[in-house]
Amino acid sequence: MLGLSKKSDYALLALSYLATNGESRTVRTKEIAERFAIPAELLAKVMQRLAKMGWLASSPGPSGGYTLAVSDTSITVGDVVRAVDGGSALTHCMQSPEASGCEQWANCTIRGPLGFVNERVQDVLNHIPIRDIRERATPASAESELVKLVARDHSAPAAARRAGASRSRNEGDTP
Amino acid sequence: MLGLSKKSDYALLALSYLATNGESRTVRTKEIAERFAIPAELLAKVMQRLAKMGWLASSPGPSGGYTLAVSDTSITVGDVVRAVDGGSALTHCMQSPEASGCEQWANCTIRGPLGFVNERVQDVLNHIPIRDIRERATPASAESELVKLVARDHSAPAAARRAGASRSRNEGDTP
DNA sequence: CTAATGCCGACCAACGAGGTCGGAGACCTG
DNA sequence: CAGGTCTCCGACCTCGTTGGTCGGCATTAG
Ligand code: FES
Ligand code: FES
Repeated sequence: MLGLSKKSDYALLALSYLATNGESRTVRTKEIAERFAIPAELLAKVMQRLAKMGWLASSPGPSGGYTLAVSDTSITVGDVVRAVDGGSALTHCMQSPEASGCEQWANCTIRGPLGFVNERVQDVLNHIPIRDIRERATPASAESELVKLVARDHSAPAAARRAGASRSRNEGDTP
Repeated sequence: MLGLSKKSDYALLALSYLATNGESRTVRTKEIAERFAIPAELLAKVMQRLAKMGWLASSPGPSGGYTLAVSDTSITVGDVVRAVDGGSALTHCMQSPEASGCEQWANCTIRGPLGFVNERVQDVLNHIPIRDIRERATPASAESELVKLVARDHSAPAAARRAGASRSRNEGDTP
């Protein structure tokens, strides 16, 4: 349905909460869960994945919890979605270079243009750090960031994911 | 997973095929289905929805089929996704004004910023007409600012392609 | 030690996507 | 004009993924 899953939603929620309210304090999962009225166990699972990704520091035991381990500007919603939701591509074909298994690959005529659209969407997602996902104040900051994104050229950080649609010239591909 | 469904994929495929190869000819569903190796019945359902939306004209009986009923620049991929896939919002909360039923509405702190992100994504999708979803990315029209955005990143191949892509029909497409 | 917290795996339910079926109407053949 | 066949059309069903739950184990403050 072209919508990110609830897990991504919860992850964004928790990360924004940690970035706002967890300066150097350990925040328990239950606290976040009760704060946002979401199932605690599911959020726990999401938190685990975030911790495994290296973005959260965990401390077990009583008075334990999670702490944001990285800067709130180094993670973007694209990263979060990709980590917690497993990929963030418009179609399965352009998820990985050629591990698609898409039967329409040979005949597909929309792969190229759709790849461009996908790249645009990914760019939008990859340029919103979680710092901008906050209370819904900060309209100036977020807006300026996005305006810069839309209006100006973006250079390096988008080179991470290399869209496999680079060469669309070959007629006879080798499966 | 933040991916459009296969139905949307098929719809885009069929629409691009109709816009390219169905100038004023009735094209059968089976033709498109065999052309792209997709299940005919499922594509039939997609076609029905497209027809119901007013974008295709249907004629039953032998030598019947579908014809593109509107200009190929008046439908965007956003419209297609929204019609065939049922909404194209990042979260269910921002699908309709208040028919969300999202329990986190009261406490959600990311609704505002995420709405902005959603708007960006929708903008991307709403500015790509199906005319631009064709054999290759040849934004000959170059009317919308988004097409310019798309063309910027890959400006060299696009410019090279644009030289001889003014009115070229399908070339070398007979498997 | 005990209690509270994170960590991990398996498990289940529900919804939607993907796929399939038989029917109704219109063209073509004779 | 009647039958056959080809096409759309709508309802139906199956299956995979997502969302959600449970119990058990390791770890650490008090
Ligand atoms: S649909 Fe998979 S390659 Fe186009
Ligand atoms: S998650 Fe529904 S309003 Fe934010």
